[in-house]
Amino acid sequence: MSQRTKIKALLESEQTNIEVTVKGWVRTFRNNQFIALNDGSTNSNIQIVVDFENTDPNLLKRITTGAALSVVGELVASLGKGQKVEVKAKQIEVLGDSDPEKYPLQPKKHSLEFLREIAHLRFRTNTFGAVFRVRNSLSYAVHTFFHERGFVYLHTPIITASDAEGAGETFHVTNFDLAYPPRTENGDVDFKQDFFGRATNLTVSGQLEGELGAMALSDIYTFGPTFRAENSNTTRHLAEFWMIEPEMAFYDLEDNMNLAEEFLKYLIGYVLKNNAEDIEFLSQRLAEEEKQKPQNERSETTLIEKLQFCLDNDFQRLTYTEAIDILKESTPNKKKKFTYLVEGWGTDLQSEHERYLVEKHFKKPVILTDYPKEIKAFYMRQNDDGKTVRAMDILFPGIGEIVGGSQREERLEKLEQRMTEMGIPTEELWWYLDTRRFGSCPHAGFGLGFERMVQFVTGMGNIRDVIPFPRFPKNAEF
RNA sequence: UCCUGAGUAGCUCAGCCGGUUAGAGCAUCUGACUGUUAAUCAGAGGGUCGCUGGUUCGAGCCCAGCCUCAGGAGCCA
Repeated sequence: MSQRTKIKALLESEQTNIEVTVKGWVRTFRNNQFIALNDGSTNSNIQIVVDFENTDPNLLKRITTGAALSVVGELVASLGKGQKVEVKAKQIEVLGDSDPEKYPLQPKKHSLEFLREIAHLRFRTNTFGAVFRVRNSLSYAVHTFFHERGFVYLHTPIITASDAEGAGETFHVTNFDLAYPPRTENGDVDFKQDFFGRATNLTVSGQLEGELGAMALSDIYTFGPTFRAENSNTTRHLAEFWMIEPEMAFYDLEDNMNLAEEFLKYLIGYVLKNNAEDIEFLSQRLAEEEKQKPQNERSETTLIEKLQFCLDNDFQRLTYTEAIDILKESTPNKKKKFTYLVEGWGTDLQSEHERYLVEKHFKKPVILTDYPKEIKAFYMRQNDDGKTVRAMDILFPGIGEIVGGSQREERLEKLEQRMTEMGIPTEELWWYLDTRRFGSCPHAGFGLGFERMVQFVTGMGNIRDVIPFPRFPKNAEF
């Protein structure tokens, strides 16, 4: 197979009047003369100019939208205005035909809903090409951020036996014949005979295992798939999603917040610098989408401006209690515009409240800390007031909660007492409690929903459009 | 899971008060044109009106159930 130059390199080439080989897929073929060819290396296409008068008409007919081509030709300065360089074709080979009557992607705008139905082909559109190049870049940035800081990438298990984390409904893992599972004398399914000798499920979080790593390696992070069997039908939830969970020994909540804020800014800055063309495209796409909305719902700031704003400003930090006070005194609360009115201390914040704080009151990312212990997980460190825990949630405009974290309860007695109160079996988590029995120390960590971060950076409204093959209720196609 | 809205050509949609042969734009195909940038111009083909049942002389339209999709809510990341 002869070497070919990727389109990104050709478009950036300083040299012209050189022979090149280019391969890719046809986006459009205009005037029997101009092929817009794309190979995914960049959002831009290269224009191939065909000398149609001296080309076999049967070959011309096979140059259709979606067809894969190999072109040998001369890279020249373009005569047209839309591009700097183009390739004057000397030899065109159709590597793979694409029947235009059947190929679902037409040279026109498609709705995101329609493209979701053909997720196997949507990579071939400008929008999804950009989204998945940015997603790739972000995941690379996750690793560089932590590696630059001496964190150890720890692979936590996908299959676990602990159902005790309380992070949501789990998917069961079994190799039983589901029609005839072995049963015990009293008719229950006998998991002792199952593959692992016990009931198992897909992980809902790598945190507990991550803590085990941190209690020896100091700073670790996980980055892998996570599964929730919740019947969630929203633009912010998936049944299978990727989560990043750093866990740091000798960190308190303050250190934890500092790291999280630095991390989010690093990711945004990385993409602005390294994916400028794709972000620019996505920014324009979003601006056009905004134009379709009624004027009062439109956002005046562009995607790039929003990202830059996040980089340039400190996140607003305040306690849950302070947030409740602000919400109580807020205009929508007094005028009873909220669906859920804020009256007392102790209830969880609704989406509308989070959105008010982030988008209306502070107009920037917000970190909320010290939530009531009743609405948070068992492992969070209890404050001296006996009412709150050292939790922190980072709220982003348009996304809501993007990070959830806490300083962990390192005191064995306090932890066991809380687990008992919340009905979490201490025997089952004996291995977790061992870290508190042997050399316990203050530590903290957080979880970042990777897709929510990709959503924020790309400006895509639906989380199903930022993961290549989304898994959600009633859908596991592809 | 709940609330609201939607499902009509490949795509995006229109379809009046229930009435004859269900329309448009784009896409596709054919022809013309040939330095185009969502090319342009002319013509053609293309429909199980989501599914099942009901009301009616007659249903794309009314009723019931179901399925799917979108937006919002809950759960959360």
